Amino acid sequence: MQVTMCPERAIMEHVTSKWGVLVLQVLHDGSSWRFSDLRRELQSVVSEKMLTQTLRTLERDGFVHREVYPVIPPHVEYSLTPLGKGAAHHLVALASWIGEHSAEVTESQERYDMS
Amino acid sequence: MQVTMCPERAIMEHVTSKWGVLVLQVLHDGSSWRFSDLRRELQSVVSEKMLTQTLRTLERDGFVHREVYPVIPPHVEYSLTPLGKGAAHHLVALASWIGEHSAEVTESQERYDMS
DNA sequence: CTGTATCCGCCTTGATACTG
DNA sequence: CAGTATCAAGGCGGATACAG
Repeated sequence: MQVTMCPERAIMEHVTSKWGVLVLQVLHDGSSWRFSDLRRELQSVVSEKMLTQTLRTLERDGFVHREVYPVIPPHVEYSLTPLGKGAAHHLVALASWIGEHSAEVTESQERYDMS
Repeated sequence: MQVTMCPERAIMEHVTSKWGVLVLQVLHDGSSWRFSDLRRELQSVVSEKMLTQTLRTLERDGFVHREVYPVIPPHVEYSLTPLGKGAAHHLVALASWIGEHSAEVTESQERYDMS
């Protein structure tokens, strides 16, 4: 495996970043989200700064489309590009697999903590 | 989406952690790896401490099996459990997708940095 | 509303030394 | 060989203020 900091690993770190994972999952429903709606959906566990930073990185990678409506007050919508849908698809598959197996993991953790 | 710190999100963060991603990918070949061989494979980009920490977390979650041979000098082998293979499978799928699309991402980045 | 800029605390990470 | 312990440093992330 190529493990030095190659482009692939950098991209992987963007996609699997703490907030990137959540953003991609939310956007995966296919619709557009306003900045503040995204924040609300993430129940404010993410700060504005980190949400912005995450969205910028994903936009730069071509995963997220940022549509700005030049009105006052500002109106910006985020959605997945076709490329982003591909990445999000795998992430959602992983998340769903975890959902199906979280009980096994929790049991394993309890067994581990016991001994 | 459930976004408060639920078990699922914690598990996701273990799996998608910086070193967890790499370790699961390496172990995905199905064989057992000794501690120092893992370090070598990761070309020493990971410190002993973080590798240990990562392996402990994955072992606790039931993804990694740790086999200790009580000999001197110590001999320990790490491998994936059936559960771990399931998780690693999705991770490898994502990594492979990224490999196939990294050129598109790089182009997007260059376009973004241009403007 | 959608950000950017700044400051700052703290946690993760890494380096080093040491142990069984 | 396979770790653990300790400590230092940097960056991540949060809070706040403010701009367009």
